[in-house]
Amino acid sequence: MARVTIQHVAQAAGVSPSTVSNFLNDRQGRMVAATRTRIETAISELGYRPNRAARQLRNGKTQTVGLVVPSVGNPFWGAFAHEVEVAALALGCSVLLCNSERDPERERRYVEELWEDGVRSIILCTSLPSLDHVSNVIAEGLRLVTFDRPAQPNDPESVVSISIDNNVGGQVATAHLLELGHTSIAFVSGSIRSVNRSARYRGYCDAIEAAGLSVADMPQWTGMDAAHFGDVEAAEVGRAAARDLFADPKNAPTAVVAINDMTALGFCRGLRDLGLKVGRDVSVIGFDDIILADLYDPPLTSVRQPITRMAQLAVSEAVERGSNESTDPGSSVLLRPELVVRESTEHVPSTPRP
Amino acid sequence: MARVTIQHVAQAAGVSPSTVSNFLNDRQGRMVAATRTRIETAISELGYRPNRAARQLRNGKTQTVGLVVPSVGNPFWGAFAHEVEVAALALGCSVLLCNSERDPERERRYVEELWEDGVRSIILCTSLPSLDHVSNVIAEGLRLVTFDRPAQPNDPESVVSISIDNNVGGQVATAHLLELGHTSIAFVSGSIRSVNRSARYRGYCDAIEAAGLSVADMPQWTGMDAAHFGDVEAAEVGRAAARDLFADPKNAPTAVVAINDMTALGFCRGLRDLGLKVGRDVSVIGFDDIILADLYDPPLTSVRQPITRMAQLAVSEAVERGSNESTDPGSSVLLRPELVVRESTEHVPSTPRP
DNA sequence: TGAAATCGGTGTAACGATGCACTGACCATA
DNA sequence: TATGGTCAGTGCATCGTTACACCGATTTCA
Repeated sequence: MARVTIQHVAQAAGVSPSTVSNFLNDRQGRMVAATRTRIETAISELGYRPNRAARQLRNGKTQTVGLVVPSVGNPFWGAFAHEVEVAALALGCSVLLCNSERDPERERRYVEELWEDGVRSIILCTSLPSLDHVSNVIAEGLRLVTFDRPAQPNDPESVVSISIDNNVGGQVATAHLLELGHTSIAFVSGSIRSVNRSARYRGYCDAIEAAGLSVADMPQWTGMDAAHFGDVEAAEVGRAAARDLFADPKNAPTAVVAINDMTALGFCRGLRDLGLKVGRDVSVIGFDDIILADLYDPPLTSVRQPITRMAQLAVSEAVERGSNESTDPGSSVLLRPELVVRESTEHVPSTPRP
Repeated sequence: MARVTIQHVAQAAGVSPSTVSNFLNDRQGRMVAATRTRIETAISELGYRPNRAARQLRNGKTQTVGLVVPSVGNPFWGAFAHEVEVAALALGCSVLLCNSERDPERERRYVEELWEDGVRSIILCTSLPSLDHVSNVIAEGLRLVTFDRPAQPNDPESVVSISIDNNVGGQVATAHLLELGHTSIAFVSGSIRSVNRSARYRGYCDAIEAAGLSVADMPQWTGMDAAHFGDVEAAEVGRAAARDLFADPKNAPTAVVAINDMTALGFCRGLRDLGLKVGRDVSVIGFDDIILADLYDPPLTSVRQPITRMAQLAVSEAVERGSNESTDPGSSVLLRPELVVRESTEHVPSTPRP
């Protein structure tokens, strides 16, 4: 079955290939209505679809959006990737998915490979404070949208960032626990050496201080000084945190803010290992509001990220940059996170634990 | 920054582009060692990378593997997609991910588009008993590997299938519950009009009958006659099942086999809505052993699919078909599922529920 | 009226890699 | 010394699309 090419269409419509090409790339004004319709019918009758490879070879670009996430194995990123595909499809683009495993070197390599393969728009879900590792590609003209990482002072001008306001999120989460009467609140996370995570942590600190308490007095877990982020094994991080925090009774909090839901669920699992009950004994709040938060027992209180909206924004910024409605380059879109209260957070237990 | 092309390499190595091309596609014997090394050093010094688009335009194929899953938003498929990417990377291929939403029409469209874009290997995670909707593309030479769908009598010859033995899985799950003394075991699923799901159901039936019981006597949930599979809202399916089954005390089982873990978790959530306790009041067993099964409270007993191994197999079948070690075309690889016993399944309660 | 501008459309040379058909040089055999 | 065969490497047309330069016909306007 031979391919239908632009020549066949041209022949069927009685025009030259150039004219069909003009039509396809709607170069303005250059065509009388009758010709246009002849081409249209020819295309649909022959079932013509332009050949991507040829197009790309000719103009050096693709209609593809690159999406680099830490790992689709993580339910949050899986859900986000899904939303991105839906949004891209609506704009007629396809998505090329890459898992960086949060490795800067892999991030760099993927971004470079995508660029060399003609991808001109990338949504990068990175944790790194600096974009130096991809700045050369940005300088060459890549449209980069970072997700889950607000703009930083040193970022190249053209970068747009889509994120929730993590500081506010951290504050909201912590304030919720404070309102429930908790005064011993731990923060649990893998490495917080990323823009979004440190913002969440600062929000936590801000809320603690605003309540007249001192962060130094809170139970501390040292895991967040570690180097690795633990996206794949986020749950393990949480589980370890529970073990460590409760090993020393002095260190035991009555409530915990976890860096994300997977870590929160792992923490809950850890509590269970210790015979403690989530909610009644220890309040736990997560981030993201992944689908499992609501399924968990008890259902997990979480700070929701509006991923559908964020995916739409990210895709449209990546694809349609330069059109009227677009955001100014270099700007940061900070969406407001939403606290979803469920049953993993309760009033501070009136009687101290044995 | 102009691209480095094969011409530059040729010039640097003092040979013709053809020779470099010969080298790249290692056409045998045609080259003296000195030439080979000159080309090698030229390539590495210039940092040459062949242009995909040009290659694809020229020979009509890509090095890309297509992966069509119901939805990466579902943690099981997210985890599988991740494993596929890892396996493909090891073989030097990239992965193009598509979400079919279990819509046969979308499946067909994606497969066709991938084919037209030069993708010659596709891993299709489909639920459909028939492959008619993609048979024309298979006839043209597509290497299709189906996942989670054993081979069917009418399948085109060239198709290879990778799957667990779902019948055995269904039997193992059910037998486990029977051993725990349960005699009132319900099967909970969205539509079972798919090869794998109906096999699981048959396994369930086989085990029931083998124990001298009758499937007809078991509590029945009608949701599985529905048309939709509910991958996205698998949990909702489970939750609804719990509500329905326990609405009528006569219909209430003491144990449940769920079609997958997400449905199982939804079912557990539904039990919780009703004030029932998983394990103590009702035993629940799922399928897949997603990461969340172990995190849940109580940790979920599940029939594990070895997705890492399966992903490797699927990728190597898709990419390397025709090499020595490859499976015979038309064959089905049925891996043995593994029962992972946790705490959501317990002995049948000695005292009847109030 | 004639020069210029506009309109609708076409010819052609790329983009980068590939593989067939070919060439010259060298060797072996008769 | 013919004849033929092998070896190492090359020339060239080609994949499908695009954009620029161009062209002839018609319109505009001084």
